Formats: sequence, structure tokens, C-alpha cells
Amino acid sequence: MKVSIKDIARAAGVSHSTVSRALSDSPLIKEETKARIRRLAREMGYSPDAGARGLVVGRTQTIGVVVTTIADPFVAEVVQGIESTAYEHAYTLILATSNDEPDREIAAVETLRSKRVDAVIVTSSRVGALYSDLLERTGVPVVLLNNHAERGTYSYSVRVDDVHGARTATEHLLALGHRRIAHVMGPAGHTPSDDRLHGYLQALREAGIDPDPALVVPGNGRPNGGERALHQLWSLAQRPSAVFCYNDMTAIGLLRAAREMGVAVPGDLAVVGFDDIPFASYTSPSLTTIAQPKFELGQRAARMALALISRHGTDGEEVTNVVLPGQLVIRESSGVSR
Amino acid sequence: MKVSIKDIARAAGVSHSTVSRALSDSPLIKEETKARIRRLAREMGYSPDAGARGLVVGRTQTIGVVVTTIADPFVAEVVQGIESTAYEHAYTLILATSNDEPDREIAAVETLRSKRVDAVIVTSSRVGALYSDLLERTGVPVVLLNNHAERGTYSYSVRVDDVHGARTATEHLLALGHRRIAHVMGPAGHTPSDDRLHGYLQALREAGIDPDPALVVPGNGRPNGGERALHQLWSLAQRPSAVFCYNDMTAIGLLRAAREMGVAVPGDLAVVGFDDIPFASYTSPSLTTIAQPKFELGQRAARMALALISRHGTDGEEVTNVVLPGQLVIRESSGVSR
DNA sequence: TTGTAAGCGTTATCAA
DNA sequence: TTGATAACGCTTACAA
Repeated sequence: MKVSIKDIARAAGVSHSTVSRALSDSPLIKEETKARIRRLAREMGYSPDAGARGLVVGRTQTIGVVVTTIADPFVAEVVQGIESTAYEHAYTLILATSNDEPDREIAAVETLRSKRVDAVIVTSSRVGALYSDLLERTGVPVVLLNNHAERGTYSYSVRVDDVHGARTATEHLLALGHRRIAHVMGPAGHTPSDDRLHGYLQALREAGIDPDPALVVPGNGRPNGGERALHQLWSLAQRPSAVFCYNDMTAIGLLRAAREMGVAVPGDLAVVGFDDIPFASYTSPSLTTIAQPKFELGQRAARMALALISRHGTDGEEVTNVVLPGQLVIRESSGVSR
Repeated sequence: MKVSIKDIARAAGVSHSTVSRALSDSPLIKEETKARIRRLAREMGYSPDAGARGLVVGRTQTIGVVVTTIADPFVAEVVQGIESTAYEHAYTLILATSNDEPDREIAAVETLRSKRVDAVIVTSSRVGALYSDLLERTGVPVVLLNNHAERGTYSYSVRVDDVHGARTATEHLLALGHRRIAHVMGPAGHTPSDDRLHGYLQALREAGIDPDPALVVPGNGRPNGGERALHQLWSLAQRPSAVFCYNDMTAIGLLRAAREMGVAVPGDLAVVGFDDIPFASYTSPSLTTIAQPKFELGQRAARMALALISRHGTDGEEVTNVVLPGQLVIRESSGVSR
């Protein structure tokens, strides 16, 4: 049923090593025999066994991708970018989902290690460091996406400049004349959360505004976090006139709450998000946001992983961390027209 | 560097087969030795080579997942469902993206075959049949998700009942008093598109309404298709008072166009979608739709794949195709309150 | 309870 | 230009 290189050898009356060479187009083999063998292989429905090959060559042509959940539009687009360049280089993706649960993070690392992936790309995990530690001593290159960590021998990162993006968002609101600008934070203990908060504070201070702690409220990166945040903000004696949300999901939840509460956006409250997920342009009002080059982030991460793989041992070309800028996309929710 | 079963054997002063047995918790090995070997394995940082094991046992504990694009919220949730049950059964996912390009579909099949995946799950492809053909003769079980095809020995499907869902959606609009109900179709040549159109027509006829061909307009399953569709519908002499869209993405585009064109929803036009993507409840007005049990679809597909794998050869338990019902979720866009 | 040996499907090293 | 043969890391009869 399953046809191997030996079956072909038998049928062709040659040795199995000749078949192996012919199939990998070795210059050692006579064109004539090559052709014959290739035809035979096709006819017999031969498919090379990647596992067996990996065993001997020491590479699996496989990249492990760890995400918290693929059901996050941001993550999905990043993975799309990874896949596209992996595909171009004949690499395959193994997907592992962590759900942000420590057990599953560990399990994911173990599995990927066992599958002997040539590299690992970790997207927006809270514990990128975990991977670096566990995998680095294995010698598996690790690329952290949107999660900086100490730079190790094998661990690199590609990310968007969160601080700068947050500043840009905040400056946009400042330029529109807002003085009481709130911020809904992201999930606690997440580097991007910290950085965006940081950028927000920086922009305020540079504008000579003393940040009001009451205007910085917790969130979780999901819609319900945004909803809760608006309730909290609206119960303040001194309400904000604008809010910069950790991400678009948060902003979308906040937008919905605003609708329910009769808070006019951008009239009563200008809103800016972060990420530019596909739906940002379909909300009502459409969402002003900082666009992350999601697909490109994925591409860069994949390219970096490939570079690290080929560099492996030979330590040739230098690989450096990548930081991409986010871009302000102005839509209705910040009410530029006001 | 890379420690193998033999290294452990040497360190433990036993043969490598003893190590193999100990690590797989064989009852043949004395508890004492087991413990010793396991400790050693941990200390030495041993990680079993899945490829090597697969070579001998004939299984890779891997499921291939083919999607057109992972950057589609519907697909992403389905994959999430697949991953979750695969994980529970110690299976790993290999992700292949086809972009709906024939070349890549072929390439995907070849790759997955080479990687010796134990089963393949294909999500919403136009050409599910292709996979059945190519893989079935290989003996790899194929599960088609939302894409029925001829039932083969190894090819099964799990899907949502599109006809029924479309009927439900249309009946909902009929019950609200609408008589001129339009339909924006999905991508041409896609089974779900046909089925949903079919259900829509069925519902109309049963209500004694002769379907007006002018009210059935083309779409593509994406927002811009919905936008174009509304322009087309609104240019009619006799406009519809309601529209059933192929899916939520289409409806969302249509909603945006409506906003731009000053068409009130649901006042001038009631809108119903299909899928219930996460954002359906965040649009404005929020979207009435037919909810597909996405996560469950994924789970079922994975379970079916696992069943097919274990049945393999032994032809034990019967496996039957799965059809899940969609559920009407009433929100604002159909204007129930009117 | 453990060890020996064969074999899974490849590639790679020597010889011929 | 081709063929033997070993090796990759593992499981699994078959012996002991």
C-alpha cells in the first residue's frame, strides 16, 4: 500500500540509493535513469516520508507556532503572515494553543520539542521568557512576537513599537484639544500593556499634563473589559472627554457600552484603539486606531526564524531584533471633524 | 547535546530497550528501575523524538488542518475547536493555508501526505472533493467541514444545516411581516452558498410568495460584496424591506453601506446574517443572525477524525456524518420591536 | 524482568 | 554512474 523508495528501486531494477539520488535530482545520476525513476515514482504514487528524512538530515522543515488563541483576529492575521512566508520556503507550521494556561504552555513546549521543530515563534504570550529558557538550551531558535524579553543567543523578537504607538494615539487626542484623556489598560503583566500605558503617560507629561490616576482604569483586552471601563469612567465626578484603549477589542466593547448608556461618540467621548483589526473600520462610529502591520509582523518573524535556522551553528549573517512602527489611522471615533 | 534513549541506557547501565519500556511505563519493568530511568531522563533533559517513533509505530499523532485563510473569524473559531479536542487526545495540528488557490491546495495535500498526518480536516474549501480523492486512496481519513461531498470510505463530513438555517432566517423575516425579502448570495460554486439560497427560496415559496429574481443579488462572502449588493438593491424600482445575507461579513458590509447611504436599519431595511461571528453583537445595530456552533463544529470534526483514525483497519465503531442545526439569534438589525 | 536484534524510510559515506 | 552499508532514534518480537 504505502510505497517506499525501496519499492521503486525494485520496480526499476536499481538500488534504493540510486532512487534517493534520482528523486533529489543529484547530478550523479544519468538523466535517463532519473527520468525513468521519476516516472515510476509518480505512477506508483510515491510520497516521501518527511519523518524518516528528518531523522537523518536533522531538520524537519517545520516551525512551531504558539498562540494564546487563534480566535483572536489580531493573532489570526499574524499567523497568516507567518504561514505565507513559511510556505514560500517549503516550511510547514505546527500550531499550538496555550489559552494562557501555564500547563498548556509547558505542554506546548514539550510537544514542539518532541516534534523537533526547527524553530518556534511565540505570539503575544505573557510568558515569552518561559519559551526562551526551555527551548534555548535545546538549541531551538525562538522568535518572540510582540513580547520582548532578554535577548539570548537563540531568542529574538519582532514587535511593534508600543510606546511610540501609544504616544501617537495620545498626541492625536491632545491635538484635537482634549485635556482629560483616559486610558483603559490591557491585561496585567503583559509587556505591551505596560508599554502602551507608558507611552500614554509620556505623551501627557510632555504636553504638560499631570496624569490623573482616576483616568487610568483596568481592562483585559476584551470587549467586556471595555464595557466595564466605561462604566467606571462615567461614574467619575470629572469625566474624561477622550479615551485611549489598550486595543480595538477593548474599544469595541466600550463603544457598545457607550451606545447603551447614551454616551455620544465622538461627541461626548472620543475613542482611539490599537491594532486596527479588520472590524475597526466597520464599527459605528468607525474606529480611530493605531494600525499594527500584522501580516508583516508575521512575515518578519518567519523570515527571522528561517535566518536563525540557516545560521544555526555556522553562525553567519547577523540577526537583529525588529521593531516596526504602528500607524495612526484616523476614522470617526476620534471626531476629527469636530 | 541531543540526548537519546541510548544515552540514558548507558548512564543507567541498562539496554536501550529497557529505557524505551520504562519510559512508556511498560508493566514488564520493575518499578524501581522505572523510577531510576525516569529520573535520569528528566535530569538529562530527554525529549523523545516523535519522528523516529512515528516511523516505527506508523502514527504521527498529528492532524492536518486545511483552511482557505485563518484570518477569517469563522474559520479561526472552528480551528480553535479542533485544537482543543486534538490537544485532549495528545494530537498536534499541522496548519495549511490554501488561499483558495488550486496550486496551494495541491501543495497542501502533498505536504500533509509527506508529513504522514493521521487524518485531515478540510474547512470550507470549494474543492473538498479534491482532498477526498487525493487522500482517500492514500488511506488517510478526511473530514470535510461545511462542505459536503460524496461520502467515501474514508471521507466524512460535519456541517451545519445550511438549508434549514436559511429557512429559519427567512421565516423570521416573514413572521415580522416582510414580503419583499432580498438575498445576497455567497461565493459562487460553494455548496453552502447554494444551500442557503435554496433554503431562502423554500421559505418564500412555502409562504406563498413567488421569489423575485431581481431580489437575489450576487455577493462574495466579504464586506465589499455586501456593500455592492445594497447599491444594487437600492437602485431597484421596487426595493426590498428586508434582506437575508449569505453571512455576517456580507451583512456587515451591507450595514456600513446602509449607514453611508442613509438607509435606516431596521427601519428601511431589516437585515439578517449567518454565522454569528464574534462581532455580530458589536455592530450597530447589532446583527440578527443564524448562529453556527463554530467551536462545536471544530470539536465534532476532530472527534470524528480521531474515531476514523482508531477505526482504521479494525473497522469497528460506525462513523456517521454530522449535521448540526444553526440557531436564530435575534438582535436589533431585524427590528423585532417594530 | 531484561537484553538482542530487526526494522521503520531516509540520506550519506565508501567502494566499485 | 551506481551499489552496499551504516546511521538516524525509536518500538517490538523473540530470547534469555
